[in-house]
Amino acid sequence: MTDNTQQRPDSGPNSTPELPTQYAPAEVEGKLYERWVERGYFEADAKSDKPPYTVVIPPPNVTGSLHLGHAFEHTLIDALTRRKRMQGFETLWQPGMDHAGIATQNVVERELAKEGKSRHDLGREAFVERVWQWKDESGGQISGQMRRLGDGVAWQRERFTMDEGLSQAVQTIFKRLYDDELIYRAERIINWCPRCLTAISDIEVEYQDDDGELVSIRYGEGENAIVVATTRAETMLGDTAVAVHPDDDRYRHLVGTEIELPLTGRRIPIVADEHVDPEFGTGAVKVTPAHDPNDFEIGRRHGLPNLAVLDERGVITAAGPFEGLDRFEARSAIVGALRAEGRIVAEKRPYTHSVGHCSRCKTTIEPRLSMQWWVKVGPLAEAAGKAVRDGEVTIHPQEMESRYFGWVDNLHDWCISRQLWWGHRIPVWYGPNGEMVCVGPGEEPPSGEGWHQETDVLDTWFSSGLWPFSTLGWPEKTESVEKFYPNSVLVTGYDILFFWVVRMMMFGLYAMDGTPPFRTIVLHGMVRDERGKKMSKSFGNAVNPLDWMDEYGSDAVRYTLARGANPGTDVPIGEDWVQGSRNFANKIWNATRFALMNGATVEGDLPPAEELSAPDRWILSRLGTVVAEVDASYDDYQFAKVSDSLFHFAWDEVFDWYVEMSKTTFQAGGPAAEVSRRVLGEVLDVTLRLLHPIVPFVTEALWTALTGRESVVVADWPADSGFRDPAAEREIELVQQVVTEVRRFRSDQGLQPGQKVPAQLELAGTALVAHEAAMRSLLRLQPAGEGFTATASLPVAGARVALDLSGTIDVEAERKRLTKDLAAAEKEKAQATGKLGNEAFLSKAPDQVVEKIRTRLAKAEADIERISAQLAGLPKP
RNA sequence: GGGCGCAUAGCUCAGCGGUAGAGCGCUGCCCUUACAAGGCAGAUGUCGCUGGUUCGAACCCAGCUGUGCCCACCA
Repeated sequence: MTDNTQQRPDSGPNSTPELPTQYAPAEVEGKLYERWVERGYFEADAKSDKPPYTVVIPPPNVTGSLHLGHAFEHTLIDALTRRKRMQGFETLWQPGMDHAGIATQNVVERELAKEGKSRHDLGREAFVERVWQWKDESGGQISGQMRRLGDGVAWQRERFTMDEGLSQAVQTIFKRLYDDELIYRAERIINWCPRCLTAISDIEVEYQDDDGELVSIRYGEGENAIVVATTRAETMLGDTAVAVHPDDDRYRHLVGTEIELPLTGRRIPIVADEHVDPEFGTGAVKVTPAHDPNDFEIGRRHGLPNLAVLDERGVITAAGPFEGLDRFEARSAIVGALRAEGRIVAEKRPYTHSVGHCSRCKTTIEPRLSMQWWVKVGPLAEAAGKAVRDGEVTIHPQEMESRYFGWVDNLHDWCISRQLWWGHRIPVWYGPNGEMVCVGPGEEPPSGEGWHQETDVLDTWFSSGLWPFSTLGWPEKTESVEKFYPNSVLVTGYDILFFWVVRMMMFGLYAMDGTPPFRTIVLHGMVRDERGKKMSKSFGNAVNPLDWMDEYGSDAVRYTLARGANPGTDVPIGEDWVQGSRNFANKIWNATRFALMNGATVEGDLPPAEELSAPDRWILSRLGTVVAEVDASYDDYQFAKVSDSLFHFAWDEVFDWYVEMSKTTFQAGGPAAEVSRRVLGEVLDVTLRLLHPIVPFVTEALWTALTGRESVVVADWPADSGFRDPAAEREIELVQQVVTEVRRFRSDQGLQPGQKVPAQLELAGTALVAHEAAMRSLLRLQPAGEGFTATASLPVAGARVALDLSGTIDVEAERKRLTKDLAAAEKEKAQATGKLGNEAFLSKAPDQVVEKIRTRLAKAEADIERISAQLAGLPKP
C-alpha cells in the first residue's frame, strides 16, 4: 500500500481547520452517543400526545457478548426507530436482556468446572447468586456494545426477564393459564438431556444424521420366534411387548401370545398395532414404553407397563449384569451378550439415521418418561394462526407465512418445566396430602408442615413470550401499556420464529384480550461470511463487531449490514465491504467539508424556481424523487434498497456532478453563487437527514456543523418537496452525456486527466449553451487563444466541440473506436427498424414501448450521422 | 416423505414481461487544492438446462439438473 497522506498537506487558502481531511470515527462516536443519552432523546414518554411507535429489542441472552447478527438486527431496528422519531412519533425502542435459563446455566457451570466444582458443590442458592454475578458482567458488556453501535434505546426502561416486575408478569400469566386449565401437569415421554439433566421442548432438539448400527435380534424360541431390529439395543431391557401390524399374516397367529425376552427371563406379549409398518424391517417392533415416544403411545393403547431402565444420566438401572453401565457402554455389552446367546440373526450393519441432540450442549437426547408441566397449546395457537390469517398481523417477507402456519397448525403441547436452577420457579406448592396450589402474585403461599414449592423452573421462552407487554409494566395497568401496546413492529431472525415469535403471539393474544403483541413481523436473515458461509466460532470465521467498529467506525459496520439486508435473505458480509462503507462515510465527510468551505447554507427560504440554475433545478428535482423512493423502501422494510438509493444519489449525483458543477458557479461568484450555496446547503441537509437512521454518527457530526442546530436525531424527517423538473433533468443528463463522451475521447487520445487543452465550444442553439463554463471546467478545456487549430472536432448533440490537440492525437485509435461505435449504432438501427416494421409488434405492444423503440431508432440514426461526421473529420492517413 | 427458497459478470447479490445492473475485484491514465479511504475512462455475462405461452422472456408456465433451508418419520 502506498502512503500518499504526507504528500498532501492541508494548507490551501480555503482549508478549514475545523474538519480534518479524513473522517475519524473514533473521535466523534463516543462523545455523540453520550450526548444523545444525556439529552434524553431516546426516552419515551407515555404521556405524550404524539402517536406511538414501539419496537422491543429481541432480548440478547446474558451468556456473553453480542455478535454480528445482533449488530445487524440492531442496525435495522435502530434505523426504523430513528426514522419514526424524526417523523414525529413517540418512539420507544425497548431495551433489555434475557436470563436464557439453560444457556446461561450451562455457561456458568462451565466456569465452575474450571475451578473443579459443580453446581451441586455450591447448592441452589449460592449457584443462583453466582449466575446473577455473571449476568451483571455479561449485561454490562452487552450494553457497552449497544452504545458503541449507536442503538437509540430507552435506557431508563431497561428490563431483564428475571426482574421483579417481569417475574410478577410470569406468575400472573401462569396462574391465569392454570386456572383456565391451559397449564397442567402430566407424565409423558419428554426429550431429556442426560448432561443438562433437564427436560427440553421439542423445538430445542436438533436432529442430525448420525451413523448408528442396526442389529436384528431374535426374541422367543422355535416357531414362536420373532425378529426385531433396533439401533438402541440397551433399551430392550425395558421392553414390555413386541408389536406387529394387525393385518400382517406372518404374525397373525402370534398376536396374543407371549415370548421370552432375552437376557431377562421376562415374558412379554405380542400385540397388534396400526402404528407398525409391515414393510419396514421384519415388520415386528420391540416396544419400550418408558424410553420411546411412539412405544409409549403403543403401550398406552394396550395397557402395557412402563418399565424404566435408564436413570437421568443415561445409566442402566435394571438389576443385573448391565446395571451401572452408561447407555452407550450398555449398548455394546448387550449386543455382545446377545451374540453369545446366538440371538443376533443379522450382524450389525451401519445405519445412518436422524438422532436428536440437545441444542445447548449437543448431547444425544434420551427420550424419558417423566412428570412435567405443560401448556395446552391448542386454543392459544389457533388464535395465533387466526390473527395472521385475518391480516391483523402481517409477516415480511410473506413467504415466511407458510412456515408460521406450518407450526401453529401442527403443534404438540409445550413442555415448560425445566429441572434447572436458573429461571422462574414454578409458582405451585405441594401439600403433605398430595394437594397442589398455584399461587398468584401477592398471594401467600401455603405454609405449615409438609408444604413445599415445586423445584422446577420455567422454560426461558415462557418469560420472553411476555416481553412485548411485560416490559411495559403489565400486569399493572400502566400508562406505558396503554400507550405502547401493541408494539408496532417486531424485527427478529427467522431462526426464532417458532421459539419466540409464536410464543409472543399466543401469550399476547391471550393476556391482552385478543390484541396481538405487534402488527407487523419483519423477519431478517442470518449474517454469513463473505463466501456465504455460516458464521460460527468453530469455523473460525466469526467476527467480533467491535473489532470492525474500532477499525472502520460504527457507521461503516451499520451501513454494510443495512446494504446487505434484502428481505428475509441471509446477509453475507466481509471486511472488504466494511472498508467500502468506511470510504462512503469519508466521502460524505469530504463533500460536506467542501460545502462548508464554500459557504453552503441552510438559512433562509429556498429561492423560487425562476432564480435557480438548471443544475439547481435538476438536483432538487432528483432530491424529491429520492425522498419518495427512500420512504417507499422503508415502508416496505427494504433496507438494502434504502441504502443503495442513497449511496448512488449521494455519490454519483450530488458529489460527482452537482458539487463538481457548483465549483464553476462558486468561482464566478455573484447572485448565482449565492443561490447555489443555498441549494447545496439544502441538498446536503436533506441527504444527511435521510442517511442519519443508518449512519447516525457521521451524519450528526456533519449536520450540526452544516446547520448549527442541536441535533439531527430530533430533526424532522425530510418530506418530498414535490418539486420536479423533467426539463432540467434532461438538460443535465445531456451535459453529463456530452462530458462523458469528450472525456472518453480524451482518455482514448492518451491525454492526461489534468492536461489543459485549448478548445472551441460551438453550443449555440442547443441546451448546452448555459453550461459552457461548467463543461470547460469538467473537461479541463482552455479558451481557444492565438493560433488555435482545431485538430479534432466532435459533433455532440447538435453542438460541436473542437479541440486543438497540436499533433498529440492518435488518429488510428480514434478511427478504430469510431468504426466500432458506428457498427454498434447500425446494429441498433437495424434492430429498431425491424421491430417497427413488425405488424404484430405495432398492434400489440403498448404505446410507451413503441415510443421507446422510436426514440432508440432516432438516437441510433443521429449517432450514425454524428459518428460518420467525426470519422470524416479525422485527418486522412 | 411434506413444504419453502435459490441458480444472473471472477466473488457477493439486485432486477422479475419491453436495449443486462450494483458493490467489491480487474485494466489504463492521474497527487485534478473536498476526498488517493480519491478522480476519469474501460473490459467482463449463450441471465442453470429443455420445452411452452407472448409481437417480445433473465422475468410467466411445465419438466429436468444442481443447491440451500424448514417440518415430519426413521423399529
